[in-house]
Amino acid sequence: MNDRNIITKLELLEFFPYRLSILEQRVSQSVAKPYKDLHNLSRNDWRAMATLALLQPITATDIASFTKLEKMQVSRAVQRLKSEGLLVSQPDPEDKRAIYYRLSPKGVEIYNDIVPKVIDKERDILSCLTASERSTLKHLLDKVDAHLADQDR
Amino acid sequence: MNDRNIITKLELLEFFPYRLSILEQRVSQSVAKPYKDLHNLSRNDWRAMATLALLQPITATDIASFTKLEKMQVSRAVQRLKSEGLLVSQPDPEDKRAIYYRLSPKGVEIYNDIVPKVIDKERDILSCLTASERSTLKHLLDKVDAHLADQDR
DNA sequence: TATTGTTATACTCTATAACTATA
DNA sequence: TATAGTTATAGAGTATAACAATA
Repeated sequence: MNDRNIITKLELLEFFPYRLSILEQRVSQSVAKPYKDLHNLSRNDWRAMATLALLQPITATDIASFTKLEKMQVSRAVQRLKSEGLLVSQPDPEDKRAIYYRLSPKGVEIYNDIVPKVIDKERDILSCLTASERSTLKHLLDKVDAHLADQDR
Repeated sequence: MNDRNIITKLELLEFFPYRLSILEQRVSQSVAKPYKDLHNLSRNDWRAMATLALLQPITATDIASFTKLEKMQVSRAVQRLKSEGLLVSQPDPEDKRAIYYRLSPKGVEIYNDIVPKVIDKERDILSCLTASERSTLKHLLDKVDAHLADQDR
């Protein structure tokens, strides 16, 4: 036995979690430009914003459950967005603990600037695949994701 | 036009970078247990270690280029591993700036403990796919990854 | 008692760059 | 001048938990 008794070598470059992580970093870096470089928003800020746009009016708790972020991460993202004037709050008259949020006109404007750019990025990233390959990839990732989400419970 | 003039909504749940990121987090969390929870190694520590096992003896610069980590990240990972006695250094007699590293016997022991466990995790994660689906997935991810790696240059 | 949301704290990670020793 | 590697520093992100207000 050589290499001072290493029993089995892990082929990092073939190892799914490693490949996935490298790919995710590349994709994430490429898609972050429109919100990070152009509007100085963190990934959490952007996710909260994208969730707001889809589901507003919405509370911090619901943003957290939708984005899979922790409640303090959402709390801070919301504070940052609010301090930049990108969202407005609207207390729930029935439950005084809860606060509903909406994008402000400025928030909508920035969202409208970001969305077509990140969609372009996504198109670029997937442009090396055929339509059928894209749909296969999506299906397989969903399957693995659902499998892992099951285990979380 | 409703929702205060949002032009196009981004369907986050269908958006490839978002799905990929959520999946990567789940996979990474699941596979980290053997090195993080059992041996208190960070992801960078573990990557440096896995690279050492494959390519030792190897310098910090070569670990960086293989793992795509920054040189200071490698520098710190190597320092942590060294302080735990998991690797040994071996100065290059020909270039006094360079230091070659190898896993120590203790490093090999820990590596041997981690590897079968992370391989099990990988098997669990991919167990929801058929062999043919796994190979398709790998092929598609490689294709996208290569496409993005091209753009980096 | 449980829930919504904020705050505190300590820790880790990251990014940028300056620095040393050697080539 | 360039390279191998370390150190400094500031900012961002993370994890755990305590906390206030309300239910």
